[in-house]
Formats: sequence, C-alpha cells, structure tokens
Amino acid sequence: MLNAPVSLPLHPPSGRTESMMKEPLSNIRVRFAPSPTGPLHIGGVRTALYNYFFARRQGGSMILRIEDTDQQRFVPGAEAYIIESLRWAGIHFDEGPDMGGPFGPYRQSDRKDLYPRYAEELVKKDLAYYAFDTPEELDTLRKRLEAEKAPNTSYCAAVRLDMRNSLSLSTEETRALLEEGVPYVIRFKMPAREDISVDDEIRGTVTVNSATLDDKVLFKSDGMPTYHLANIVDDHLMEVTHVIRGEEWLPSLPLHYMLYQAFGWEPPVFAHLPLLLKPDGQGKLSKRDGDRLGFPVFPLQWTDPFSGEVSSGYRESGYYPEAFINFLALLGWNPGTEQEIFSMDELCGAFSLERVGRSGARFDLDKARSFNQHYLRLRPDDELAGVLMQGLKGRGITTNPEVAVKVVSLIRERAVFATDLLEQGLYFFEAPSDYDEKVVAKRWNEGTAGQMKALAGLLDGIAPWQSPVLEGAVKEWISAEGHNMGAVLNALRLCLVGTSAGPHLFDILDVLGKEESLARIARAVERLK
RNA sequence: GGCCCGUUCGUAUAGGGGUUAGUACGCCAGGUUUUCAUCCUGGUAACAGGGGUUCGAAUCCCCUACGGGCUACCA
Repeated sequence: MLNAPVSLPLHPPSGRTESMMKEPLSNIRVRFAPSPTGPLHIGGVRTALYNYFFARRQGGSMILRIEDTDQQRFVPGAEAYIIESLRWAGIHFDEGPDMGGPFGPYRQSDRKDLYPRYAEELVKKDLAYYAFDTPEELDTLRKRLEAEKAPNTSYCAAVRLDMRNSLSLSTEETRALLEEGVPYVIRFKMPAREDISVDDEIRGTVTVNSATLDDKVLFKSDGMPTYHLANIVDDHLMEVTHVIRGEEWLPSLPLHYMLYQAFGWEPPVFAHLPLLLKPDGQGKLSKRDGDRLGFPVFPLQWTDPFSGEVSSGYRESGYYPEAFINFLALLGWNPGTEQEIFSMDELCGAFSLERVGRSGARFDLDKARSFNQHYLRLRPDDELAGVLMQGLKGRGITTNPEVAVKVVSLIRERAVFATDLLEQGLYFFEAPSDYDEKVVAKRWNEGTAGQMKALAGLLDGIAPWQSPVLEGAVKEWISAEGHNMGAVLNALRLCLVGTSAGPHLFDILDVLGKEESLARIARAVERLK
C-alpha cells in the first residue's frame, strides 16, 4: 500500500454545496470536457475517472466543461445524460455548468463572445490569418495535392499563398472582403519547418516537425471557435494545470502547444490516456458498438432523441457503480500491487499518472461481471431481498420481507447481478410451469412417479416441517427403501423446481411449506406420468 | 498515403539487465455436494520477429512486422 500522505477532500454525492465551500488543498486543476453530441461512452467515463482520481489525490479541483462549439452535432439531452452518468458513477465535480463556480460559464456556447478577440489577437501578431476559401476550393486543393502525392496534402505553409487568404491577398482586398461580409475562417499560421517537442506524462517527449502539420481552423465561419481554440483559451482562463485526455488527441498536441506559445501562456501538463478497444475485432470502442457485442458501452441507458433507438446502460443492466468504476479504473492503470478490489476512496489514494499504461486496453465482459459479483456478495440479505421483492411486485407477486430474506440467503451465491435474483428465485413463489426436458429424460422413468407418491406420503407425516428434520427423515427413508439417493432427490427437485439446479433441496421444501410442496409433487406426478 | 502512438498467457496486467516470467478473470481437471452454484486444490497458457549492446536481455538500442489513433469550418 501507499504510504505517501494522501489528502482526500470529501465530495458527498448529495452535498455539492459542501464541496463547493471547501477550499482546494492545492492549485491543481483538472477538467473533463465532453462534447454533448450523444451519450458518453465508457471510454469517456474512464477519462473522467482518471481526472477525478488525480484531482482528489492531489487535493485539487475537478471541473466539468461542456464543449458544444459544434452546433450541427448538438444532441438534446446529452449534457444532462453526461452529468447524470458521472453522478451515478460517483464522479463529482467542484465546478461545472450545473453548479457554477468562479471560472464560469462552463458551457462553451455560453462563452461564445469570449473567443473572437483571442483569434484576432493571433491575427494581429501575424500568427494566424483570415481565409476566404470556399468548401469547393478546399476540396480542389486537397485533390490536387493528393494527385501530386505531395508530402503534406493539407492546407499548410507550402500552399497557403496559393489560397484566398489575408496572407496572399493585399490588405485592401482583405479588408474589402471582410466588409462585404464574405464568410471567413481564421487559421493558425503553422511554422513551415520546425521541430516541435512536447512532454507527455505518460508517453515521454513527443516530437513532430511542423512541416507535416496544417494551418488548422481556429475560428469557424459560423462565429464559433473550433475545439482547438476554445480548448486552449478555456484551459488557460480556467487555470487548468493538467490536461488528462484520450490518446485520440495526441496528434493535436503539437498544435495545442504552439497555441500556448502563440498566446505567450504557460502550457499545462499533458497526459494522453491509452484508448479503450473493442473486445472483438479491433479499433477503439465506439458508440456504435453498442449492443452488437452483448454488453453496454454506455453507463446509463440512452434513447436517441432523433431515431428513438435505445442503447443499454450499465446501470440498467444491474451493475453496481462501485463495480463499474473498479473495473474501469483497472483498464489502463494498475496499482503495482496485487490488489484488485478498490473502493473509490482507495482508488483516489492509490492513483498516479506514472502507473497508467501506454497500450490500448480491451474490454472484458467476464471480468466486469466478476467484479459485480464480488460487490453483490458484500450486500446484506435485506437489501437484496428488497430488490427481489421489487422484481416480484413487477410480476404481481407480493411476499413478506422475512420470506424474501430467506430466499435471498439461499440463492444469492448464484447471482452476478441483483436482477438475477428474480429469475433465480421465482420458483419459490410460483410453481414451475414446465419441466426441463433434459432433466426429465434423465431423472424421470417408470418407477419415479410411484416413488414420488410414496415420498409425498412420507413427507405428509413429518413434523416439524424444517429443513434438517426433513433431510433426516427423507434420507433415512431412501436408505430403508433401498432407493438411489441421487435419483430420488433429483426427481423431487424436478417436481418442486422444474429443473435440476438450485439450493439445498430441503431448504427449498422448508421455504415452500408442506402444503405447497405436496401440491407440486402431485402436480408433477400428474403432468409427467 | 502521411504523421504519431503502441506490442508480456484468450483478456487485464506485474516485471525496468540474472525470476521456475507473478497475479486476477476465463478455461480445464480433481475434491466437497442429491443437482447447480459457492468453496478448496491443481493445471493449461505469454515476452511479435530479426539484428545489435552485454558475461547475461521480457527488460537498453535499431530495423521489420502487426495493431491502433489522427489526417473536417467534429470534438
């Protein structure tokens, strides 16, 4: 275990105001910055989780910032979904759009007016420029460069003077176009040839030559900044000290670094997390994978507001949030010890960027299930009984808590999810409607019906109706009659449960009670002949 | 195509020059049990390949292969 001093500020799930009032223990500030273009998938949750671990480990602040600069891709409900998902997972924020904070607003669309002056500042410094090229012209450029097999096929230093922008045009021409209201974007003026080296906490120094980079659009013709500009401006304004994000951003790192240089700002520490991969084939886990693979890729169930398509979620599938985060935390990070079971507090205390891996992690459903099973076993009987009773209620069956607790204590070791309890325990409340054919074939032959009738006669006379008493009497009877123990008991189980699996047979008899037990035997004898 | 990142059992990983290459999940076998599950015991199974460096390389360097990411007026 780690012996280093650990400070864990409390963030009670229901007491945000309390955490807001709490002064951070350090100036470490991290952010999770999702885009509300749909439900957050588990890769995003893991990124948020690592940011959260890091913030709490360092006694810093955790910020939620909504990056909604793409008006086309905005999806109604996505922001609320993201917030609810993170809350369910136990990831709490110190600042965000739903709670405010000293660096707000926390939604980029609400910060819209802020960005133009930063883009223009760069133009004034000759580090960015206005560009008037139409989509068709850009398309033509791309095709031309591809045909020429140019080393860099993008809008870059090598070709920008061939295009319509404030670098190729005269000052007068540029001013005229601007005044006419011709649509324009502002592009970053990437240096022609320059090695750019940036340190990454996880990958070390990454070096790229700017000749392979392009003049990225910073400000779009629709009046919104692109991600690149907004992200740098906001991280700076919000005093973010550590940018912990997915590896898919690594190619943008040199650009972002150059932007900090251009503004003369001190860049934050960067850490690019390995990707979460699909469990089957290859590629990063995507929203589309959904139920195709038989496991949820979203924390919560999501209904697409346009298509109405429903995607399953971990919560609705019966996962406990603590199992979900414990499993997710270990996908790309490890404590360096053999410990695998971690509470949220333990994870926050043990986490460090140094122990985050570099290679992509594949999701494993079996492992996820085993974590859930572990946490389910920690649950007290009465809590699980409550879940069972809810399930029964949905099927129109009411029972009292004592019976539910008794049943749960018998079946809980067979459950992976609390939702399994209903399926595993239904026969305690409902006689089997049919009998497993394979078991019938194996355990039910000519003499069985007679044996069951005789056994029913024996049971009828046993008192008190309690598991150990029943067991003693029945086993004694089987021996005395010279019957086969397995044959009789399995046939009896078939009568009571309809199949061959389940808890201790005499416990089932006990819970069922004499009347119901005898009725089920009679019914089975009748039905199976 | 270009640029960048990566590569230890099926999966997640430990390991940072000398280890019988460890652990967990899964899988297989045995034990316990009337059955299933649980539980216990044991087992299967990995350093992508090739060159170096070194007395010695899973560990350091290079190349190759393979995998992945990015390559939008998306994030």
